[in-house]
Amino acid sequence: MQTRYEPRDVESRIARRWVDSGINHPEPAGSPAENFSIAVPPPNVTGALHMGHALNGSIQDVLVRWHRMHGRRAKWVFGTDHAGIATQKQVEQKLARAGVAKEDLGREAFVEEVWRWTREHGGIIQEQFKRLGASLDYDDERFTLDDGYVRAVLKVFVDLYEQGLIYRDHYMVNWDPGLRTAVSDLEVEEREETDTLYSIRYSDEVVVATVRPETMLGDTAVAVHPDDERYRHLVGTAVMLPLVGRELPVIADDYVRTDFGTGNLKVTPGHDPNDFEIGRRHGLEAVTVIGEDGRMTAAAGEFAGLTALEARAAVVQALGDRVVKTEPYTHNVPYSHRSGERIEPLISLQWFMRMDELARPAIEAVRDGRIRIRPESQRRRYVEWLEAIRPWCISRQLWWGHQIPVWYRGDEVHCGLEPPDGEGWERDPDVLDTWFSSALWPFATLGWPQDTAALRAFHPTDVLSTARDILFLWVARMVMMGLRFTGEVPFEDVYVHSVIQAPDGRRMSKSLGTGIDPLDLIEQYGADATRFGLLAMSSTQDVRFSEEKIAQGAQLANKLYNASRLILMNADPAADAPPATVEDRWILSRLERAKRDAAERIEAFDFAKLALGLYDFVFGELCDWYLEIVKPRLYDGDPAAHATLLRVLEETLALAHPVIPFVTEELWSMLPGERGMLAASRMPPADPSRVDPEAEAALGDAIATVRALRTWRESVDARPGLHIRGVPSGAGATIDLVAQMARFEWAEDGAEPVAVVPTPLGAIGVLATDGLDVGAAERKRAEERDRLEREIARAEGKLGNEGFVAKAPGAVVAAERDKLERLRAELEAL
RNA sequence: GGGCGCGUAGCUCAGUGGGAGAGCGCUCGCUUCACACGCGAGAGGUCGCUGGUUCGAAACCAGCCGCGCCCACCA
Repeated sequence: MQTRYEPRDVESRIARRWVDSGINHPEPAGSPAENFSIAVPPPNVTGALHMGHALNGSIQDVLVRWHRMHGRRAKWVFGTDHAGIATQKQVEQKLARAGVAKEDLGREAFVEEVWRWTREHGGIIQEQFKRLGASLDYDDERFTLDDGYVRAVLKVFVDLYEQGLIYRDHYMVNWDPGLRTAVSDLEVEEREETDTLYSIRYSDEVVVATVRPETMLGDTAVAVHPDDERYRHLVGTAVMLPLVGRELPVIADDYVRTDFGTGNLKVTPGHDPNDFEIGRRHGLEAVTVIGEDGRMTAAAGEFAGLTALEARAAVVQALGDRVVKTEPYTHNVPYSHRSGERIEPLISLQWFMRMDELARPAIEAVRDGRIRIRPESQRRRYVEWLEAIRPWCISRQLWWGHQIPVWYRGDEVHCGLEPPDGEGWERDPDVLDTWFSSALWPFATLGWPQDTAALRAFHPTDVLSTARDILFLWVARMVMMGLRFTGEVPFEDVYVHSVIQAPDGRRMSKSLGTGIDPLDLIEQYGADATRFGLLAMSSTQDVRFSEEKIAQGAQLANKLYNASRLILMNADPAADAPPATVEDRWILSRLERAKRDAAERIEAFDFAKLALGLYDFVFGELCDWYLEIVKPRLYDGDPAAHATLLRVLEETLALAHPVIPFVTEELWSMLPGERGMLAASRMPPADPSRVDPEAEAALGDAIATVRALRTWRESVDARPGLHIRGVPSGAGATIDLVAQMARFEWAEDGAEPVAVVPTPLGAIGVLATDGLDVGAAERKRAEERDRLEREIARAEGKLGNEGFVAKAPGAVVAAERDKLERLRAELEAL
């Protein structure tokens, strides 16, 4: 057996065993209450595993493995998302490299091409999740464009249409001129930019200000505030729009601010969301001067055909001295999240979904605790967003996706799961926003709208784990759709995890070149280490990636491996004896606390403490102390030591398995006796009878004593191998293990100590020993006296403070008194 | 403009009312018969600043400085 754990040798073999064993694919039986289920946030079908997947995959896998090991049927639904815009864009780019436009192929051939592409790239992320150790149900994979899933999506559309929640309207939308499609409000990001603010004189009395002079070609009014004395006389009159020659009525509207610019607002209902609203209020015509291609339309007259930006310069030039002022102006500009293009607000015929009626029960479900969102800050975000929700533009001008189930013939409209009978019907060419179909994920993946066994067994799911960037896009919409169509919440806990940033604090992104590939980490450190590191980094707030944490995970795996080697190479598998010594009782008690801590941390979704707590137990208690203390008994064949070691090892492997499944599974297979896979085993139950405060106190003192003696040794430059003769001030159960660990030898009392070391177990006298420099010991004694005197003065000061004695809790004061006494005794001993 | 969060050791982060912590890095020592991805011992911190509450503040409150994120239709 090699002395170092090599994940590469182990992980692929173990991963295959798990998948082949069928444990990831539970029978659809039992009730959702007794089962445990999670629907994975579906990655894009052509995507590759990134840091977010790796972290969230680790989190979910911990939960799935934990609950499976507690005897629950655990189903982690696997699947991918067709990701309309993203996938279509990839294929368009591929075609463009071959000089082909999608229009050349036509819709049907293009969609077939996208299918080919998804089949080609679709299996990648599944293999990557397997490498991470994710125990997803790979045997029951879903895709948001599967036949069954499509039926669910169309049914939802038709039902909502019939219920009047989905409607078609000419309305101002966020138009992405790059992708040539509308996008929803959530797909728009604002960027701060400095542009030029132009003041343009429309008449002697009317001067308007705008950063987009080209839109003036579409002006249909000038507005002033109704209370603005300066312009009251103008209301009801008209001004002539320069360049165009259209008469603009001067209207009064509350929206106008009197303290901005001149207090005259140009109104362009066709190209500004605010102006659109004003236009609706006042019955103004909306003139579209910028088209869906981002170029000026025929309505722009002589400027037709120019891009909006070109038109801006041309309009400014044509206006000549009517431009009375230019000044730099910093404002927010909308950009498309998807393409990075500047959003062009324009009026378009689109499908919308009314959300207020759906939002109310979704708010209620969180308010009354049927859904718990943590952390609390995300719960608030969720509620506040839903309370202010607006209609959702659900149609996209794409080819890849769920085509809207609506057909037109003249003025006739047919919405249904099947095409209408008769000739001459034409189907709406648009597809649905990808998030429309994702919103059905937790139940559509289980077979809804059919009443399937899977749905009865696993819905509602238990946990939804995600990053906060899709809380609105996805999570809130799942709740709304779930409640509307299944009558149940789709999940009970929403855990919003941190975002792992690049080490320099920037966002991890491929385009910035700041991304770190989790597969590289798995390659270098192993999947266990990667999982451990990501979990240890995780938190409820953003954290910077630190490779050291991954390395820490590799050390834990290696440590467990070597500790297991020590035990398995020396312990008698047949040993069967109860704990015999204080250290046996101590390690069992500490293990019990580690088990309790782990359970609490899972319960609290505190994965960082879960991982680091395991590390602390394995290093700080099991290996650094128990294994070192027990070694002589291990080598001597002490049955109690052997039995305790095997018991502790077995339970530690089980406890650590959800976090570091590979190494624990591998070591489990080396334990004596016939046993199945650890992944399919039961978590050792809590055993409160093992908690032993006396043993913990005794070992706590012993450990502190060993440390004091070691520190003393270092301070006098004693050789590490030198066994120093000493005299303890008393005999306790731990005094011999103290000698062993500190390399002391207890001598008969009587000789005069050359030095005294104060410890929690009393003063320990040091006798003259060959190779020990007593002069150094003497200097050390003086330093120690200084330290004790300082601490005593501090404690005395505190206890001399009347306020402290009178107002602090009794236990705190008593503890301070005890400490003072102990310090005085130590000083006395010196 | 509104809201949320953060500022603790060189780095990444725990700690949220009673003696400043972890991992990594650094220094010194160790071929201790599981592990040098190891073992042992150390150095290193006016806990962003200023006030306040309290017997006691890194923690609670207020203000300020710095950083980040989210939401928002003001030309």
